[in-house]
Amino acid sequence: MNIKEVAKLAKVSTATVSRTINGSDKVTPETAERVRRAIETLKFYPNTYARALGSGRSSLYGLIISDLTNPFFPELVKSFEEIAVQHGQEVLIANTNYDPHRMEVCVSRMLQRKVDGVAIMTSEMTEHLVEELAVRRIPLAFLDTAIPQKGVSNILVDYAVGIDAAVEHLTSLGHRAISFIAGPVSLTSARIRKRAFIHCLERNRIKLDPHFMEEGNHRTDGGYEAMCRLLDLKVRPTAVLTSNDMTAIGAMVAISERGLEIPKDISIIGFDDIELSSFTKPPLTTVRLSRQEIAKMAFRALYNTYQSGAAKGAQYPIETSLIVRQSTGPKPATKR
Amino acid sequence: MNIKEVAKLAKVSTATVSRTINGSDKVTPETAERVRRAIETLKFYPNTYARALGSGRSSLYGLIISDLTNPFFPELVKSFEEIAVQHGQEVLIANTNYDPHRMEVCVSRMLQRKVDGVAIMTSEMTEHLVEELAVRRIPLAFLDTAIPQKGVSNILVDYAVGIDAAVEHLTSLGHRAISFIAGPVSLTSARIRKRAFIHCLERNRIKLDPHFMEEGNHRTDGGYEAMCRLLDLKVRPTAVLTSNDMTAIGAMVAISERGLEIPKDISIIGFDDIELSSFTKPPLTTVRLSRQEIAKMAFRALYNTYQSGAAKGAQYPIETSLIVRQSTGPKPATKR
DNA sequence: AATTGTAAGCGCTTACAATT
DNA sequence: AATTGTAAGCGCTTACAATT
Repeated sequence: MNIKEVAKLAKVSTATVSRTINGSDKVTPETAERVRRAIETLKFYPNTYARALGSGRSSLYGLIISDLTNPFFPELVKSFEEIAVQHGQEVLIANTNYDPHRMEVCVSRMLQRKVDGVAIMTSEMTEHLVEELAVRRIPLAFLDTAIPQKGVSNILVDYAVGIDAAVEHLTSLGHRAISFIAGPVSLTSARIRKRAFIHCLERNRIKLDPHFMEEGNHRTDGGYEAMCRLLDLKVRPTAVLTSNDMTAIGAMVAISERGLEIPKDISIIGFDDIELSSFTKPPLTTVRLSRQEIAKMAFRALYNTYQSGAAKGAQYPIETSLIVRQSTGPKPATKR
Repeated sequence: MNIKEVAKLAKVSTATVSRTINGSDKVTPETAERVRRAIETLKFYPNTYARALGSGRSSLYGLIISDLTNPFFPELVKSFEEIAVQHGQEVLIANTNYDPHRMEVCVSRMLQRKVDGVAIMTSEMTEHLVEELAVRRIPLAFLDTAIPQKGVSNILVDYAVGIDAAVEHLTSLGHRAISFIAGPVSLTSARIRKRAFIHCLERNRIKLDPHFMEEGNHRTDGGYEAMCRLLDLKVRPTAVLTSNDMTAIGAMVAISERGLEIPKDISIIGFDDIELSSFTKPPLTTVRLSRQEIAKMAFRALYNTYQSGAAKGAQYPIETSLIVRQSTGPKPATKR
């Protein structure tokens, strides 16, 4: 089944069939209708590979992430794919597994499939691999880690807004002894979040007790253990911010186990707003970083750049915002 | 950059370059080496579309799932992709979002990309769409829902083994009052799990109190609410099996909130063994359904069928097994 | 017999030509 | 001027022919 048979049935040339499929305006409605009927009758699906070869565009975008089993990514991938399909594009997904070596394989896969753009939502990227893509004028979109330039866009997350709101929320509730459980220092995004928190305290002129800075691993067990250490302090924090929701969920378990109540005895705020966060007990107050928004921006960045012939990339800002649920409350009256 | 330039640099014909790339044995090692050096020098990446068009095989497999944000799927997708890439294939992922209508779009995407096979890991499949694929002799692999036939394989999960082990584990601990929190009846896989539980009790001659059959939604909130209803019963179960781990996690929250201890007061067992399960407090005893295993089998089914020229499909069995952690213990001594 | 080359073919797109 | 058709071209693969 190919375009020739459609052409024969519709009594037109293959060019006209092609034009109809691609929505060209130089086909009379009647001809187009005849072609469409032929396509319908024959259940014809145009061969993407021939199209790609003929036109030079693959209608495929690459999406490089760290690890699909990290709850941050599925929603991002799903949204990206949804938008892409709406625009008649497909998505090639690649996991780096946090391993810069695997990045090499990812890029090679992208190159072989001649992607029309790559969204790099991870930080395991080396200079020379970026070069390999840039040389071929493939539009690129990074998350937080790039400076916009020809063909290269950057999604810039404004962590400060959300973290500011979180800290302000806590101070307005009377909290001063605020702790932060960071993510693994090896993760760029975790380092950025931590830095944003420290800056925020400085701006708000709140003294940061070094004992209150803990480190987790962005998983529940890391959050649990870090929280245990905080609870063992002679002077405990009355509120805890965490680098992601999984950490907060682990911390909540530690708090309950000690027989303490959230938020009566201690307040806790997560980061990301994963789906699970509204289903914890109590529902988690958290800083939302919309994965849909990231996906939308990344796609738009690539799509725009591609359409305009690899013009110069841009900065795409994304806000973070505080979602107040029930894990935060007034600072406990009694000094503990 | 194309195969011609490589051929020129290596001083061979394009056919020889092609043969080298595809690992044909009719190229002398010296020639092959020369070609490889030329490829290296020119940083040549063969055009997948031209390859697909020339050879008639796309090296692409379709993977249809319900929803990437359902924690059951990411691990499956990741494993499937990993295996595929190891075999030099790519993966086209499509979400149905539990909507049979979107299945239509998924299938059309698969058809346009001329996939070499489709793994359908969801039950939103209609007869006529299967037909559309079957007519084109595209190998198919289903999860639980198909009868093997020409070109169609089925991954058959043996739920009974794991659920039997779970029930046996509980009875050996003295439990008789065993409850089950099912998934949504609309989900085929949830219905199968529930049925397996009922059969298992029958086989073990344990009376099933109809009040002990609850229904959740495969999310934590559903598990939480179902568990609340169970705790409100005059005669409570001493042990609870759930249709998936998220349900169990929700149920655990409900139990803790009532001031009850797991497993001292009540035992709980999940299903799936998602990553989170080892990080709950206490770690969750659960029935493992290996997503890696499913991915491996599905890929193998498609790969085998394709290689053997769409021969008849087969049944691929997958075991479930009980992972004992710390959420199960002896039946409480006192009658409550 | 083993290795290499020639050239047609895969199924589209699209510049240009032809037709109305 | 608007619509349609012709045919070359995209970059591979592979049957068959040619060469060693």
